[in-house]
Amino acid sequence: MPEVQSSKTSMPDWEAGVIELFVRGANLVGLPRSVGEIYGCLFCAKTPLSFDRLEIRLQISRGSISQGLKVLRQLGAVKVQYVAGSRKDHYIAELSILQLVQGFVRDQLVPHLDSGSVRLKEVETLIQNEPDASIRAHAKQRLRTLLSWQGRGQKLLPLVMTVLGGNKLLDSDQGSANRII
Amino acid sequence: MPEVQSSKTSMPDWEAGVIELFVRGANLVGLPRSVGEIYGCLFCAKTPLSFDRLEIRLQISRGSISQGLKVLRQLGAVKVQYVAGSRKDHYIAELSILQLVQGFVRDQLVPHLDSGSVRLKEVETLIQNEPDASIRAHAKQRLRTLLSWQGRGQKLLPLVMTVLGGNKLLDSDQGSANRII
DNA sequence: TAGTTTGTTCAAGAATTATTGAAAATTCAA
DNA sequence: TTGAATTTTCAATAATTCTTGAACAAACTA
Repeated sequence: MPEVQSSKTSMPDWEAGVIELFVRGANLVGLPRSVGEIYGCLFCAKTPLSFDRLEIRLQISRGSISQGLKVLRQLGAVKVQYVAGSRKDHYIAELSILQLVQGFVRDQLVPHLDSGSVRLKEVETLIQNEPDASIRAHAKQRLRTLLSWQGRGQKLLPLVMTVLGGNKLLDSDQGSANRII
Repeated sequence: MPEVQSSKTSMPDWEAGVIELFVRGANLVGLPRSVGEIYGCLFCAKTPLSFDRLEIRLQISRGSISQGLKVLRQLGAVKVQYVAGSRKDHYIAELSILQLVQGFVRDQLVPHLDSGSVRLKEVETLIQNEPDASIRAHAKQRLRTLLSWQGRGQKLLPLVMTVLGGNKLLDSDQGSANRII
């Protein structure tokens, strides 16, 4: 007897492999498996896929598809594409890594960093209330460390975007002008 | 009646605030709350803290402390420090952002990327089995996209490390030699 | 408008992950 | 050794997060 896993609408092995990669990737950035599956499926597809094609290919519930697509649209990881002669929405995967990372940074990272930034200012105030002067001095020192971390992060982000982006420049090394920005 | 939350071993507000920041940070990188709490507590401490001091300050179970410290030691985010006249281990927080990120990259990121890399090679093989030549060509195109993403990532990592690291170079802009590496 | 197709929402259940604490292991001192 | 102090392990429980699918809403068509 050969393989197991052969439901009606089975899927090429290479596609299952790619989807698995995206499931892991989703997991790595804190998104649910279903989101990875949907993106992976669209990534592999040769043509735009409709809602119900996704449901059939992936064998997951309508609810998951709907929510997953919502997240992916929001991130800019999928786009709706009009398909002539069909009332249904059809989706395609965004293939630009820059777009994908930008969406993630905008929706997941920046809000966290911003609220962290607010909290850090509050901590700064709270430290004033520390009665023990020696502990207060120590706390201020730690605060400086946190602020320096914040500064590093803020330097880093645009740099990352630049490297992921256009990228005519910076081929490897050699040439004298490995400038950034 | 003033505040609630005043158990015997209460904690300065600024420290609670800093710990909250680290709990969020832990969450962001996929680590449990308890790990963030422990690191945050050590980060704020003026002197090395023993196992049971952590237990008392944070009011979490021995099991969580033990496992949390294990993770943090493994990441290189805390160090054991010998304290004269005590049998207990004492811990201090690693304050170098470079060390912290390196630990994270080494323990969490690289293993994922490596196994992804292996999987990607397998996918490359599986694509050969695709019978339909036109789909096979399409699959190869997608594979190239994935490989290019991988390449970008590999370029990026050392760059990030450099920016987080030593950093005499690259003050802001201005000077003509904003070289990296 | 009535009926059909398409997509969303959300409460309940399933699955996963984190925490607890008692028991076991380890380490040191006498 | 024996016993006390310290830490780890791990099975049970708690908490959180994900998925499902039925009911609902929206949009079209005839």
